[in-house]
Amino acid sequence: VYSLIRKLEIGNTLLETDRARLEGLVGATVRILPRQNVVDEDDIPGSAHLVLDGFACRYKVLRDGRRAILAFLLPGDFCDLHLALLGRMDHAIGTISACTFARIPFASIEELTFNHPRIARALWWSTLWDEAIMREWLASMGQRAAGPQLAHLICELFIRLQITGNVIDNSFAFPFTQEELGDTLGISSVHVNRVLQQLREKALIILHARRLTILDSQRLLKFAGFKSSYLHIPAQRPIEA
Amino acid sequence: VYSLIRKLEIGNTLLETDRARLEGLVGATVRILPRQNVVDEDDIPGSAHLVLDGFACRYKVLRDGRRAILAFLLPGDFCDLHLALLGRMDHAIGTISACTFARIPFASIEELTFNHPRIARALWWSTLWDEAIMREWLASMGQRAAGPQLAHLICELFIRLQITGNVIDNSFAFPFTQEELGDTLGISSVHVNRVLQQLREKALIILHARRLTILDSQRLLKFAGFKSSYLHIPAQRPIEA
DNA sequence: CGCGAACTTGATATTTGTCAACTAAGGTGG
DNA sequence: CCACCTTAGTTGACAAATATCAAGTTCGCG
Repeated sequence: VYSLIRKLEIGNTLLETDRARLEGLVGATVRILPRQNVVDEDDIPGSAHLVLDGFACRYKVLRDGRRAILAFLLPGDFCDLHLALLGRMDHAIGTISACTFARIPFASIEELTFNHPRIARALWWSTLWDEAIMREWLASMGQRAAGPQLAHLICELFIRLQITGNVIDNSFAFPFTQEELGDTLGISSVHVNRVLQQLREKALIILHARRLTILDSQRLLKFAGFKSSYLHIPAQRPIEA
Repeated sequence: VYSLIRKLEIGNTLLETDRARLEGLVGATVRILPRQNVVDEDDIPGSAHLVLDGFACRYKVLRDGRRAILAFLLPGDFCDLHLALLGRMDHAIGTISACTFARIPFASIEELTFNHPRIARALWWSTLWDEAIMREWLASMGQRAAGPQLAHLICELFIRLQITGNVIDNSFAFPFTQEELGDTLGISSVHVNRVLQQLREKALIILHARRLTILDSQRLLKFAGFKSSYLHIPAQRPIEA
């Protein structure tokens, strides 16, 4: 939950008691293998899932079998907080790598929401944060060529993982297959491969053994056309060099 | 505001008093010409905007000048409710056609939110509804070819406008230029033109004088691969034929 | 009636997809 | 620890979708 707290504190002021209450939320935890379904489309689960460890994703499967990955869920991200109001999943949740989730009954969330407005606000904020990221993905997918689009995704993961302390020496876990990246960017896995070669040739990144290292963050950010403002991180934070 | 109320009642139960309170929200109203900016990126406005009449959009402009339209804002939609928490716009709002907006001070919204949980819940629900639509756009943009993608957009507008009573005889206002559609779908305006021809040739739609008529909704839905479940409309409603 | 914006059309260039073959990597049972 | 086997990654040739450019044409409006 430290990841969650660090994320929430980007846009919210939490007191010690709030933090304690958030930590208290985590009761049952589930371990799920890579490339497994966690929640299916049309499900009506009784509890929300919070990623504690590992990478998961939101996705939809279209009629013709094509899959669209809509978001990556990193440590500290909620998978299905919106269910508290929408009632039914309109997409599925699956793991990328092996993941640990906290299962948090909606009842506990509602209790928090009613009695602790500061926490309620922070949780609502986090869904709006997810929404801001999705807006950027939508713009990226529509307007950027495949190369910059992939670079942009890498920059975003870098910053998000940095927030939760999952980056060491400009390098972080990158457990995605090229097919998963393709389903994310809306391009074929073959093209993902070629675009990755490009980034390597330009000496922007190293990707090896499911770990990605950023070699030249300045040039990568520039190539991606990345402006971090959509992440709503206050200026004083020492992120993005 | 009737549009807003009809939309909220898709997923929320409102009492007569709630409806009255929502109607009471609308004080100052603004009229804005077509293709005008309403709110700029990085703005920190003091009041939210609710579309009363006309079509507006969210958009981002990338470094190279390309524009991505992220959402269409129809009567009953809020433009910037999320600002109450995120604080700063990460995208701009502009009009498509001439629009009338209600300006609603964040103070009033916070008051409602604190003292009237049913309304708070309904407003939160509406931001989650917007999010569900955005997820579908993201999937559509990534996985559908241009033709089905445009058809899908038309289906969605049809249903959304039907909810607020803006559809007459399978036809509705369609004030978009082909360039705006291109910025929405992530394709060039020339290609939008060709794809529109296709839909006309297949006798699926008529588009004339900024008004769109659906000729064969069954075939259009099928061509688009449209499944309305993402809109979270309860089954008993007589929408989608 | 004329002017500018939006739409239409054709020719051509680019990007990306598909198919197919091949190579490399990781995990498992012997 | 190795051989095998499956999955992921790589490469090239070719096809399809879409972009770009340029030249009309139509439409709406003053």
